[in-house]
Amino acid sequence: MEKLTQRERDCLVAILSVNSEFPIRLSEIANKLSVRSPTALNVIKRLSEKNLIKDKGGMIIVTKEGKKVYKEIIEAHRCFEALLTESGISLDEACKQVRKFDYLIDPNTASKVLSHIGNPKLSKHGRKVIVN
Amino acid sequence: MEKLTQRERDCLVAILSVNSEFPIRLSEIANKLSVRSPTALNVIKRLSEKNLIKDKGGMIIVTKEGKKVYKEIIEAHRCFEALLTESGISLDEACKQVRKFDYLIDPNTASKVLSHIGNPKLSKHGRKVIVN
DNA sequence: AATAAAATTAGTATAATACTAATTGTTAGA
DNA sequence: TCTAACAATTAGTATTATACTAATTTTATT
Repeated sequence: MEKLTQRERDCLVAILSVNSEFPIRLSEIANKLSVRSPTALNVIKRLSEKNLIKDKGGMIIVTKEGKKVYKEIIEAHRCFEALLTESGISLDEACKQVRKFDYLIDPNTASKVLSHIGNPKLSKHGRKVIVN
Repeated sequence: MEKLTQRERDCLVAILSVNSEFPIRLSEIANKLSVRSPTALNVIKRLSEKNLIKDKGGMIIVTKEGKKVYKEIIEAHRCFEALLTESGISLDEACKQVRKFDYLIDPNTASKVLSHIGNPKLSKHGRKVIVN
C-alpha cells in the first residue's frame, strides 16, 4: 500500500467517522478539512487512485482496502492516545498530537505496543476513545 | 518554530550525528540521505531559511535553535524507541519506525511520556539508544 | 600549475497542497 | 414544471517540497 499523506489520512478518517448512515458529502469533507471543495475533491481523487474509496454513482464508497487502512489508523491512534493520556496529557491534546502520526505507524508495531500497554479500550477519562 | 519535513529532519540529524569533530560535508549528507548533492544542498538551504543551520565560511554550523530542535527530536526518538523495544520490537526496526514520526512529536508530550515509561537511557539490548 | 574532487548554479519535473472563478448538476419549493 | 439555491466539478494558477541532470565554479591535492 502506498503511503498516505496527512491530508489523505484526515480525509479517509472524516469519511468513515460519520455517524449518519448517509454517505458524507463533499462539502462536509471540505468543511471538516477546512478547505474549499475543489481542494477536497482533489484529495478524494487521490484516495480513489490509491483504491481506498470509489465513486459509485456519485457516492463515495470506501473500499475493503480503505476500511482496512482506516482500522489500522484507528488502532494506532487508540494505542498512542492511551499512552499519552496515561502520561498525563489531556484527551483532547492527546488526540490532537496523535493525529499527526497515527497514519505513519506500522500496523504490526501498533499491535505490539497495544498489547504491551494492556489493550486499552477506553481512555482513562472514561470516555470512549474517539479519533476525530 | 516552523514544522520540519521528514527530509529536513533527516538532514539535521545527519549533520549532528557525525562522530568526527570535522563539520560534515555536503557530499556526506547527500550520501546519508541517498540523494544527489544538489538535492542535499536544497535541503540545507531550507534548514538555513528556518535558522537551524548557518553557512559560516563555507562550513555548516548548527545554530542554537537547531541544536534545540535536534535535542527535542532525539528525546522523542529515545522515548518511542524505548517503548517499541519494550513491546518486543527489535532495536533496528524500532529505530526505523520511530524515525518516521519523532520529529512530529511535541517536546512537551515526549517529555511526559518519557517520565511515564521511566526515563530509559539505554535500550533493553544494552546498546546505547542511537538515533541514526 | 594541473588534475581531481566537491560544491554550486541553472534548468527541468513531479506530487501534494490550495485557491478563485466559472460552469454544470441536483434538488426542493413556489 | 420551472427556477432559485445549493453542491459538485472543471479550468486555471500558485506554492512548497522533492529530485534529477548537466554545466560550471571552487577548492584541494599532488
